Amino acid sequence: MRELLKIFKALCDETRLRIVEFLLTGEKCVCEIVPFTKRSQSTVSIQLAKLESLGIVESRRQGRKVYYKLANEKVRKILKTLNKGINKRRNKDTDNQKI
Amino acid sequence: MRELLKIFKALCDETRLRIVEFLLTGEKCVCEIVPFTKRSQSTVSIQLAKLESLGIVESRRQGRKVYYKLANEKVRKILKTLNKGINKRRNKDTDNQKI
DNA sequence: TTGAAATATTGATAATTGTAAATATATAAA
DNA sequence: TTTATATATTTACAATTATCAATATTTCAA
Repeated sequence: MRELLKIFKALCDETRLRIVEFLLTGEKCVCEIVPFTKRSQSTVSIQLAKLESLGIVESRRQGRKVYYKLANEKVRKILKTLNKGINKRRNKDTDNQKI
Repeated sequence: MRELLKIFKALCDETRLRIVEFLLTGEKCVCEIVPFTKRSQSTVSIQLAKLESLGIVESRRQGRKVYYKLANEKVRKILKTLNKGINKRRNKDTDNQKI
């Protein structure tokens, strides 16, 4: 499968999109990702495996914990590009609102 | 559903991605899109309807033909952004190669 | 008004998907 | 070595999906 399609397949699910957005802020362990996504631990584990197989994230184990981080610059670029669009519309009044 | 997710859901299928990429080059009628995608007419029609319902394309009828065009600037931006990445690696020798 | 062309809709089907509970595995701590 | 913690895998299932053939609809031309 070509990379472009892999990227969109990775991001076309709410759970996976939220995981990737979370990882934009840095490397996280599964035990942080699970509560953030509000999905069961098994679901998150499966979706992380899917993201990894698509080349979007990579993982490392440290003790009992497994840390995941973004491993695809294009994905970072896409989400950054889109956030720029949001920032354009922002100003002092709206700057502290939730997106 | 939030717009970001709509965009990724629109582009996560090979047929729809090819349609959208084709529409980057301008407005096209269904009778042009069908042979380009190498899918049946009914399949293409259904995927176009899906793209339209997701706000990615819009259509207009002219006589018996229906023309579709891209209607989402973020989608254009994303695909353009990714192509820039490809262009970075190009030079005079490779400039006329197919991507 | 009849027929042809372009597109949309319907119906059927096979395949894929996302989910969670239960279980398994791996690692560290007691 | 036993226990607790963190994560992965398995199992089962309901829902969604993409596809095409067949049919319906719309529009134009004869």
